[in-house]
This record gives sequence, C-alpha cells and structure tokens, in this order.
Amino acid sequence: MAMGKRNAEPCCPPADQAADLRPIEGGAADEELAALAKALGHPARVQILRILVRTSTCVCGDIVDELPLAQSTVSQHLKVLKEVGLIRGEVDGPRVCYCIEPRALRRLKALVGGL
Amino acid sequence: MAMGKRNAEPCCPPADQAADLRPIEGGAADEELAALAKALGHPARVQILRILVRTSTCVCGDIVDELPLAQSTVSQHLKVLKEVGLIRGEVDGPRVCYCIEPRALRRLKALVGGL
DNA sequence: GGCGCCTATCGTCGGTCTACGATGGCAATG
DNA sequence: CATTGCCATCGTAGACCGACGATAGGCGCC
Repeated sequence: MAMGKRNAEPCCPPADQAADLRPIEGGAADEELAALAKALGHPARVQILRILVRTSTCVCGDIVDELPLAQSTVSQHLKVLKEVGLIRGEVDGPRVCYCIEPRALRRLKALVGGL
Repeated sequence: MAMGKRNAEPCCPPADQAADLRPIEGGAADEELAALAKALGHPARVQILRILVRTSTCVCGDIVDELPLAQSTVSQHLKVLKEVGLIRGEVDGPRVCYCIEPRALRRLKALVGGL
C-alpha cells in the first residue's frame, strides 16, 4: 500500500458546498473575523495562501522553496494558518501535503463582505 | 455657531465611485492585504469598524462608550485603523469625527475576494 | 539495519502589540 | 481669563510575534 502516489488529490477536500450557517455579525463573528484577519496579517502567509489557491491542489514540499525564509519559519506560518482552519495538512507518505480549506476561505470572504 | 449640530455629514466623503486601478495580486498586493488584515486582526478594531459602517455617518465621541476599553486604548486602535487608511478622522469644532473610508473598504473586499 | 530527506518542534532573541494611567493641547463655554 | 470636555500623545509593563539555528521524529531507499 501507499506506493509513490502523489498526483492530484490525495487530501484535497471533496468540494463540499454546504452553506455556512453561522452569523455574519455580532460578538462571536467579530472575534472570528479578527482571528482570520490576524492570520492573514503577514505577507508571507498571504503568499502561502495564494500559492495554495493558485495550484488548487495540495502542495507538498515546494512551499519552502517559494519563500525567502528558513524552513522552520515557514513551518510556523503554516501552523498559524492551520490553527485558524484556513489550510489543511495531511501526511502523504514521506511528505506532508497542504491544501486550502475552501469552507474557511468562503467564510472569510463572507465575513469581510459583510462589513 | 456650532450649536448641538452633530447630524449627518460634516466630514463623510462624497461617495466617490472611482474604480481602483491597482493590481489585485503580486508582491505589492500581498503586502497591502497583509497590512489591511493586520489592522483588522483585533476584535476591538473589527467592532470599531462595524460601528462606523453601521451608522454610515461619522461618529464623534461615542466610540469610547461602546467599547470596554480605556480612552487611550481606543485612541490607539483608531490610530491603527487610520494609518492603514480604513477610516478618516476630521476635526469638527471641539470634537473629532471619525468616518469610514469607503475606498479602502472596497479595496479590502476586492483583495480578499481575489483570493 | 543504517542512511538521507523532509518536516515539526524547541529554545531564544529582539521587536511589536496591547493595555493602562498620566500628561498636554485645543476649542467652546462661563 | 479660567474652566471644562474631548482627544492625542507619552511612558511603561506584560504579553505576544517573527525569525533563526539546533534538535528530534517519520518514512523511503540502499
């Protein structure tokens, strides 16, 4: 099992289209938007997010090469994005594949759009 | 002069509808989005922004009363929002009126929507 | 089994943020 | 002219963030 398969979608979510029912304003929404915005509040993380959105598939070990930062620093930025739920990381054999979490991205757009 | 006048628009921008021509992606856009997002990355600032958007007119001295923070702290949050251009503050006699900057808000929505 | 690659985590240092009280400036009021 | 109200700024203390090197762990390969 688990031969060298590393093509398109070993981890990307299956395009769920369920609408988000949480409110778009109020105290809880304020804190949620603030948390998401804080995660975006760094150029490197914006860049990482863009890379993941652009490829529209999971990216494994190539993210470090795209940024002028040390490997540990990139790992921490990935951790921040993962903690707010904007990205997902799954182990695919020897490497870890990161992909975007479309629901969280839609949620962010909804919260910002609701301003 | 200047009796209790504090109604609609002593400072609010005249609803300019000029489209923003700056690019929505690339290195400069990344830093711009990161700066805007960092300014939003605090619940108090999200709340302030919502207050200004809700009233859709300038708010003078009532912002401090809406938040559970000291006056100096609120002033600093206002300064952060002003430095990224999301809000505008103009002196109106004895008090200072804050209002939202629709262009910056539209720019933020465009940048987030462009993800 | 041992080696090498890739990633996460730890520890640390310097810088920034957040919160507050205290202080100072400015305009209107008395 | 003195006072009052409103806001900005300063100074400070504690918490957090961003960056890095060093270290540890998991997996494939020889």
